[in-house]
Amino acid sequence: MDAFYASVELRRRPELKGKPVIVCGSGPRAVVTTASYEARKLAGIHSAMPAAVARRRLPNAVYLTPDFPAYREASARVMEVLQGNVETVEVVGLDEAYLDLTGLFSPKATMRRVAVQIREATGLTCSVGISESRMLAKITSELGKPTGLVVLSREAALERFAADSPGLVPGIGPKTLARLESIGIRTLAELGRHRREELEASFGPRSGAWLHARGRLWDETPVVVSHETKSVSCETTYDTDLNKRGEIEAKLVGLAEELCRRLQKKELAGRTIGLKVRLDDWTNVSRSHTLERPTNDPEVVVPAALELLRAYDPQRPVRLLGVRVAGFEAEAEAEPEPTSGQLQLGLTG
DNA sequence: TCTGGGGTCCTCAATCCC
DNA sequence: TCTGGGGATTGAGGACCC
Repeated sequence: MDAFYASVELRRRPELKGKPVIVCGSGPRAVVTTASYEARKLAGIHSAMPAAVARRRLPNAVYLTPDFPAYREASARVMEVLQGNVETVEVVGLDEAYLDLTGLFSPKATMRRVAVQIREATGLTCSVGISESRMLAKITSELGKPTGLVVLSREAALERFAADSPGLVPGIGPKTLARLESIGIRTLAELGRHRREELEASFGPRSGAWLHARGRLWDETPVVVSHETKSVSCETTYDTDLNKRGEIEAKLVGLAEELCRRLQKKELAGRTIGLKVRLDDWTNVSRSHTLERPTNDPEVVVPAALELLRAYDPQRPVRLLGVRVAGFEAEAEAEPEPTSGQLQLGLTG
């Protein structure tokens, strides 16, 4: 979906049309969640940018705090349209989905129709990329943003992106780019030409093989309809750092209780309790402990989290606290069903 | 007035057990 | 009895994505 949160806001506030709209939290440490295309063009505002920076660059933009219930509602209507048209739909977050179009007579015509239906049902626009794999569909969908529909073969993509940064591949971020550069790889074509053994030596067998495949834009990741939840967490960055032990512990208790409420609502119980602490100097520390039996009971999770905190005993002001539960019991039903096929589509935002 | 929150997956090391 | 390989599990840390 195109600038999804901002577009949902514009839909109910038509008077803001044409103005730069920025959705972000209100606190001193908030970051930008979504910027409308006007805001992106005017001042290079992008998501994950500190809201303070955005406000400095674009003081006259319209700043809105996120309304997640509204976004979830809009998202559900979008996904309904997709599921009404295509059997295999993999939902990724609120504003992105992959559709397996294998076997359709005309994928392009189908997706034109889907885009029209989404606009009719929600008033929102999307961008569509059609290609031979999940990864290529995503890359392709970026080409048409906003509102575009682009079809691109792997062969055409190899040619088109040969001189581009390997960073265009989803999963290759700044850290990996720097490591690639350190061994002389600056373009996708260079990555594609690199010997697999050498990549495996530098990045380990799994990541090396993965990079080797991506360098040739090769991807066999299936489109899966459902994802099994692996962990649930609850974390908060505080407007001002926490210094006092008692205060830190009280916050942690609150987080653990909130986490248990969410787990109970989802009917999940896990064996591994995790603590996350971010200090004022941005060091991240995590500690975890695995229990004998799965739990979502605050009478168990709260003391476990407190024990992890006391054992770690932070020696600097605390910026963020988080609690996590993982290691859920495998559920007999509702296992994700991998699907096969090479013709796939990304609908992304 | 620098850097959110909710996730997934990977690596590496230690440990246990066969 | 000594030794080592290898799988499974746990725990810490980090990269990346929406």
